[in-house]
Amino acid sequence: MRILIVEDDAHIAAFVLKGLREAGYAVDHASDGEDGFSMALNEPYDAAVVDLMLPRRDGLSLIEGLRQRGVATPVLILSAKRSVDDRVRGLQAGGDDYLTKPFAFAELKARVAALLRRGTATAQPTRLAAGPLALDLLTREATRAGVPIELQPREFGLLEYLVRNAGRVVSKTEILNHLWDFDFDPQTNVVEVLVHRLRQKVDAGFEPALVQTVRGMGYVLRVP
Amino acid sequence: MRILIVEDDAHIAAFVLKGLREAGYAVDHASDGEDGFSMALNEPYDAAVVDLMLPRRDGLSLIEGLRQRGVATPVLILSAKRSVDDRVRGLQAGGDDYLTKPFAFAELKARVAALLRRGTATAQPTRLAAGPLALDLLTREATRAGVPIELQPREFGLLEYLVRNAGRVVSKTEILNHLWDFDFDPQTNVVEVLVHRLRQKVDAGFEPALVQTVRGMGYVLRVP
DNA sequence: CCCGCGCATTACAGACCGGTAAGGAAGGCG
DNA sequence: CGCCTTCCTTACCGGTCTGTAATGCGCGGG
Repeated sequence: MRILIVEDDAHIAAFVLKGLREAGYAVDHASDGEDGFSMALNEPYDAAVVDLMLPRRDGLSLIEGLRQRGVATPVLILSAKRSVDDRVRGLQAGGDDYLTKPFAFAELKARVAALLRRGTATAQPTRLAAGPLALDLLTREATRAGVPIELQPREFGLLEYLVRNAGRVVSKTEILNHLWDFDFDPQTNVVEVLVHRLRQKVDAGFEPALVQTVRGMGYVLRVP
Repeated sequence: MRILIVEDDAHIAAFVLKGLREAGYAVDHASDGEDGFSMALNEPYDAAVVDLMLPRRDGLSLIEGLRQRGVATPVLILSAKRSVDDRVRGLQAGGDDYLTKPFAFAELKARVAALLRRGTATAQPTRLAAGPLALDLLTREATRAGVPIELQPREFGLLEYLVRNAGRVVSKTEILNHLWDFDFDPQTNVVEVLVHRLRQKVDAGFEPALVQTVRGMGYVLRVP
């Protein structure tokens, strides 16, 4: 769990950093709004604690900028401004919670935990995509360039595995280990047959062929 | 957007209801903890506002119960208890936010909006639960009281449907419409056979039986 | 250029899934 | 108490899925 703290007051920052680290989180610190913004933009934080009054770029603008760019990291606003208007503004800007200074560390910790819980509870992606391919893991439907493709369970499993490892060569042994529970029957050509069946459905009538053979190595899903 | 208010104080409830309705939400109201619990369990609310001191079942227990059953609806706790300990407890129980009375309605609205924003940005739930049953929609695995249950695709589909409608009687026609694409062959006993197969796996060797018959009506998943 | 290995392709067969049908139990009503 | 309706249970069977095996093709090295 990675958390970003954006706070210019050195005392508060140190206090929060120490406490959250002791709680087992990996915590980074930015001491102005501009740094905080680029850090949040470039690293996949699971949550952020952001002060409002910051040098170089204020907290609200920072949050708005992140939201505009599609960064959904949950943000806890930490501010000395106590008025209802300020709180409402903070939440409207895209904050997920608002805590006023002074605060009890126990409460900060609990609120951060609540944000993390919510953020990760639903984090597993339910749809996968690679190039023209799209998989819906819930309905087990697959499409290429929008065209539905009918896949059997095993075929879907293989395609999912290839999509998850798109661009990387996966060996037949890896496929065997992943799709069949054990490492099972080493002398059989199930994988080759399965790949063939998948190609019939995924690459037939499309350009270019996505499922490619790497002789002596395995297979790759090569996305344009 | 559907919101549930669980609040026993009639004045506060009316005030919040009115305000949120004017803000464009569909709002339901429960005036004690037990009602609130079953409503939250059986209807797909997008958020809930829950008081802590409630008749019949207190708010913390309500929230814990929901979380235990896999209901992830974001909850804003609304309470007169202001202490840090109370707030921490509320969040630890599974609350997503904590607002103390008295409060400004503008802030409540902004916090509810923040919860909704976060709740809907994240995808559809990937796990379902009802009583001792838990379903993983991604892996299509099911467990009862932690024990894995092997289900065929059709059986899983039926159980999912029952879990989503736990506590409500679903007719055979509904099941037919939902599991088979069309309204299909009206004179066949597929549903009965399927129910039987599901029971063999879900209720065999467990107490009590969850899948119950309502003669002339259909079936219910009755959770303890 | 030819041979061998790796992979592709095809055919086949067993297992499994799921729908049909028929007979039996159980509940409800007169 | 008996009949009728509703549902349960079981057996069967056709289709689909998936692994096995045999054959064919092509790349790459010697």
